Amino acid sequence: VQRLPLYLHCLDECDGDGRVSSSELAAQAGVNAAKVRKDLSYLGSYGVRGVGYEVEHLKFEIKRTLGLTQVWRLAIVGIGNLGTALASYDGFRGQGFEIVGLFDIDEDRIGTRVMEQTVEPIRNLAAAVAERLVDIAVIATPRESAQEVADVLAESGIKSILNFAPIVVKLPDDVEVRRVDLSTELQVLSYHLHRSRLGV
Amino acid sequence: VQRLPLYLHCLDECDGDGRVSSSELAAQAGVNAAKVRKDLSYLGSYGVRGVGYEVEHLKFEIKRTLGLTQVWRLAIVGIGNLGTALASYDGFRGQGFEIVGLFDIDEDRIGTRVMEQTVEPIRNLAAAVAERLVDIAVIATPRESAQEVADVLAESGIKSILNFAPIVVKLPDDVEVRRVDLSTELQVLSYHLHRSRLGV
DNA sequence: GCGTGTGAACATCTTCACAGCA
DNA sequence: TGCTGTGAAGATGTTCACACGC
Repeated sequence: VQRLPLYLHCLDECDGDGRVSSSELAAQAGVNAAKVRKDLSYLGSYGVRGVGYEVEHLKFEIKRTLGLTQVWRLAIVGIGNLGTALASYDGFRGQGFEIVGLFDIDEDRIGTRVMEQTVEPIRNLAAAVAERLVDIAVIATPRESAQEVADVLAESGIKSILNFAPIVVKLPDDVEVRRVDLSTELQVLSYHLHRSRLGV
Repeated sequence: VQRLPLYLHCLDECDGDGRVSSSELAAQAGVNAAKVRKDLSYLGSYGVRGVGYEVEHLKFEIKRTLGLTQVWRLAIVGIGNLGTALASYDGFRGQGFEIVGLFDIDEDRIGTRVMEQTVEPIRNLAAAVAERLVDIAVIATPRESAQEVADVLAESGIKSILNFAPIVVKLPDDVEVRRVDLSTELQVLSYHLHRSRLGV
């Protein structure tokens, strides 16, 4: 499931001739060919033996499985550098995501416009989530504010959160949280680098 | 290995009394207590039966295993919103990472100062990597430039890359790349949200 | 008694190998 | 012949359960 978005990306690149084989896709995605076939067979039997997969059809089926046939409504909380970067990220509209609200606590930032959206005070957050039917919230605040924001979000009924703050937020079990943490990634690189320098 | 950075974070929070049990840590990290013990037992036997782990000692051992007893030198390529966010990220110094270079291709950005560093033209990249002994490079460019930058980096002898651009960069096998992609994360959330709305 | 360390059971993920179909 | 779909084997990761030391 984690790899379907990856395949989707690769399919976007190689839609030249309208067809791909599992081994081509595997090479692009940097994984094993058998893995690709297993993954894709879960969606159903959309490959043709001896030929491969039809790119556009496969893309549609992956999108359907991922729930990307509908547009999900996003709110971003914390419009610092990171929040701005996320708001400016181009791969949203057209990928099935639409930003319907930007929130921050800093008076200086409230009212400024980022990507055709006006930054709103964080006290509007709960109401906006309900009114604008926000599906997914993105937390891009500093560590200190993250739990607080998460609590507000949970109370407003949000069920999906993408958390960029470097803490593990405590939330009810029915709220799905994904955590993206820069320092975790660096530390994993550090681990491997350390080991390879030691000659393992 | 992926979880050690997480434990490290949790230990930073709960260093009140100087001791933790595996179940406390597990609760904080949101994982199973047995998993914590297994993970920690790989580092060696640093727990005391009937008592728990000594926080400071455990932090040190985790850092040692992750290779954080030395300072790694970072270069960030692409100083847009994302690059700036990364450069401003506070958890670097004191966590074992030091930024020694910021690079961009945009003339308007070159020469500006971000966090006490001057942004340099990308043509300096190869030389700087060699001279300043850069250990890890962070790619925060748009999709189009990412592969090009990655090639330059590989040729300069970099062995660790953290890639935020939404493509799978092609590199020699001896270069370790970690990929962080926002749309992947959102699509995984989309998948689960989609399924839960269908009532699974 | 309490909490670690760890073998053994269990579950999941990955890879291999090959039958079957265009 | 070429490539998919898939059972079976193998590797890896997770959880249980309990012996052992404080």
